[in-house]
Amino acid sequence: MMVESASETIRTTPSNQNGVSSLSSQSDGGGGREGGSNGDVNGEISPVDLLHLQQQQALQAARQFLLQQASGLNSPGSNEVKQSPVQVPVSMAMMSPQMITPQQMQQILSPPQLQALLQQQQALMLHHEEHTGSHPLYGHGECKWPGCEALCEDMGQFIKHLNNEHALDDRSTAQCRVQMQVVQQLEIQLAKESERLQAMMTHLHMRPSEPKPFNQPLNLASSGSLLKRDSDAYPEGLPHPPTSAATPITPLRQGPSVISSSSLHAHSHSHTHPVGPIRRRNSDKYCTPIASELAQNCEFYKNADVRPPFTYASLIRHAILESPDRQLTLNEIYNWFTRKFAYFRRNTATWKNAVRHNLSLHKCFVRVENVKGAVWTVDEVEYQKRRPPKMTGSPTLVKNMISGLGFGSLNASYQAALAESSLSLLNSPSLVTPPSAASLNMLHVGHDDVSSTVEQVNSNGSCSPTLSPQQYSHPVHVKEEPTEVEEDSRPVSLLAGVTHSLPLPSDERDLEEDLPTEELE
DNA sequence: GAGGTAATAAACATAC
DNA sequence: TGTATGTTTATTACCT
Repeated sequence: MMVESASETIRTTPSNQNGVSSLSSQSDGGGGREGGSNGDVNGEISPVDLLHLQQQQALQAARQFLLQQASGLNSPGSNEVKQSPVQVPVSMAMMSPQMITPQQMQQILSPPQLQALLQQQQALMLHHEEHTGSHPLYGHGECKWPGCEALCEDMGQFIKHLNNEHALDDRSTAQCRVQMQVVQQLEIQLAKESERLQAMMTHLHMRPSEPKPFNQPLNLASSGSLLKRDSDAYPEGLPHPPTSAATPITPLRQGPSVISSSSLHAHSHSHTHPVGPIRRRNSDKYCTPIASELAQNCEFYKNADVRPPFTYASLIRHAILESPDRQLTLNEIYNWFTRKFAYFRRNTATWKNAVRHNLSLHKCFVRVENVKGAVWTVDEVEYQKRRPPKMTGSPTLVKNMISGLGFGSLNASYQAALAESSLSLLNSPSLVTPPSAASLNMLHVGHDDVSSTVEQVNSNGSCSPTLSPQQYSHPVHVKEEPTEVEEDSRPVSLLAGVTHSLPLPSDERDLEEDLPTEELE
């Protein structure tokens, strides 16, 4: 099992979002035929790099072509123009890549021009890369032409193959157009993500003088843990932008933002522990808001063989709470797992056993007999109680955990989201009270309860801290699971009190993870 | 290193 | 008898 888990750790590295993975596989430089999910684990050029390169080449060629056309108009006596309408100096390839878009290129160029462009680019590529022994359409003995993957032993054979199979014809032209469309979509997506990133960074880069109640109570800013990690490398104190537009490689390796966290986490372990099961501990737990993560990457998890960065318990709970009646049979839980996660469509014996094990082990899961037979429900109080009791209010612990939240890690976007959520919560007059030593001392009472109330706040769509966690569980007849009074006797009012007095981001995971399940889809 | 938590595996019991 | 379901124990790994 260990070996299998290790291999899964590698596979956990997601490829890409929004259907890019399939594209990446076409130009995969080293990820084999599994959708390019392996990325550049060994420092190879990633598929995105190759794609980017191809994109740049196409753009450059188009620019060259257009410029050539223009120069031809302006300088009819130019020798180069006379030689060929599409032959251009290679030095022009250094032009700014933003001068023309693939869309513009398609609009501007007629099919014959596109063919000419293709021919020109091919000639250029053959000429400059035959010497270097490399070609963006050739890698690992395969032709990387979209949809080809023909095996070529060497560059010469590849060149021959390229000339024979991908000669200038309608098909190649059409494929080129498709590739342009792909690039165009990627650019649109990149622009959107860049804009979002910019907004997030702008938000996070608020000056200390600006109102930011999120930081004040715990003095997080002074601890420096929230941002310091990356401020070393990024002098402005901004979190390292993992999905920066300047680093197109990142999305491929990263995939869903939270996955990135866990993947990175797993990778970090895999460096030292090449084999072994994926163990998801606090760094994962506190970094993975399950509701928002699933909401954002629902399709990704459905299709990608990526292990979700959540515990079985949290997944089971989410499945149950997501159901209309907030109760599921074991089989329905199974179905939810397989429906939501491609990862759970295999190794069924393993994870199903784990599901059953978790259902039985955790008191938060209550077996109930109803008309459907045996169903499982969630006892929210128990669920909150079972959370790690390590948060004792120690500034060091708090700092470390918040530091572990990853403002320096790849899931910075989620930290921003968490911060936003915290801010909106804290900005609610009904919830915010001035922090006090007493309130801080109450941290140990139940940081999870904070999230519990947060969840209720969100689930109601309004800031109503009076809803008790118990209300998450349906009033059903419990056949088994006698209550342990000494453990269940924690007064709800105390929980609410903690929440009120602790605008604490200590459990942002819960804050997000416990978002109303309605947000899931 | 201790203690807690989670993942995994497995044995066993029970019901259908 | 086989399968699904449920419980329990043990081991291992990670984290604080």
